[in-house]
Amino acid sequence: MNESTNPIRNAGFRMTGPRKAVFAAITNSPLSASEISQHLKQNDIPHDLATIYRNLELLVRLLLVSKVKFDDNVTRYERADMGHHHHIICDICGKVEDIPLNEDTLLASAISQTTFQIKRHSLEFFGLCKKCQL
Amino acid sequence: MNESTNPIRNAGFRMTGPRKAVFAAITNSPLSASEISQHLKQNDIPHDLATIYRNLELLVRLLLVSKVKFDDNVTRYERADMGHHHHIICDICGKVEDIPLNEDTLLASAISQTTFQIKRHSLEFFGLCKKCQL
DNA sequence: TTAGATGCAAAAGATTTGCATTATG
DNA sequence: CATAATGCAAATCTTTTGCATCTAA
Repeated sequence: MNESTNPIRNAGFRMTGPRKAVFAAITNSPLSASEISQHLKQNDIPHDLATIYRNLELLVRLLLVSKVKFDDNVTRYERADMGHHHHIICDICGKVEDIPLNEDTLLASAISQTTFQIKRHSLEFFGLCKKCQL
Repeated sequence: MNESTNPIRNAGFRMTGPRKAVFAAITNSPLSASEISQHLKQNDIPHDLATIYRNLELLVRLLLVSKVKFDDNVTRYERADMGHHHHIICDICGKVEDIPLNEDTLLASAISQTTFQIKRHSLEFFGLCKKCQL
């Protein structure tokens, strides 16, 4: 990733070590700030939770990272370049998978049912993954 | 609500003042524990947040109340007897409306796309209500 | 050089828990 | 009367913020 294509630098922000580490830790599976912290710790990368939060917020603003909310009251973060999609989360082991859906019909229906101007939506499924189905 | 039809007593739990107050405060629009606390305070009903949380948890277990999660990291609660439905929340004023949707097609699609056994899902819309659209 | 970024500590907000006390059934 | 439920305080967990210090550009 050279300078001219680096979206963080392009947006006028500095490319620092912690920032790079946070961005690099983001995957296409949703991770909480604390999970990112643990990941950095395991790789002996010194870091600070507050800095992680501040950088996640920046990356979200730059549309490089997306926030994801599951059933618990924890914000998770994943790469934004996979586009809008949904997840299914195992109630027992917590395994997360993406689930592809054509939601055009549903969205059209929603739009016709409300006077709101719909900006976004969140749709998550919960259940049991293959392994946890006894 | 006489004794024989009271689902809380029927389930073997005591009908106490605080419990009754929490149940009575639940509406068909999602409220947070803290909003319920404020509501009780406005009606000069002495109460305790911990007791509210404990009773909400009980009511959810008894399927009298449902948990609802929006974008923030706050759990909200609403009457469960309205069945499964979805909400649309205004980004500006926080107004909440229910939105009726036929999700059969979407669910069938989801089931066919995953090896998970789907137990439930959550679908919420966000946008601008009529008043907040400038 | 200098404003943006970080680290650390403290604060804030939501939720949970321990425990002595109260009150329902 | 027995124990479920409450009230209060303290603890936990996630996230945010203030501020002095550091560093990328």
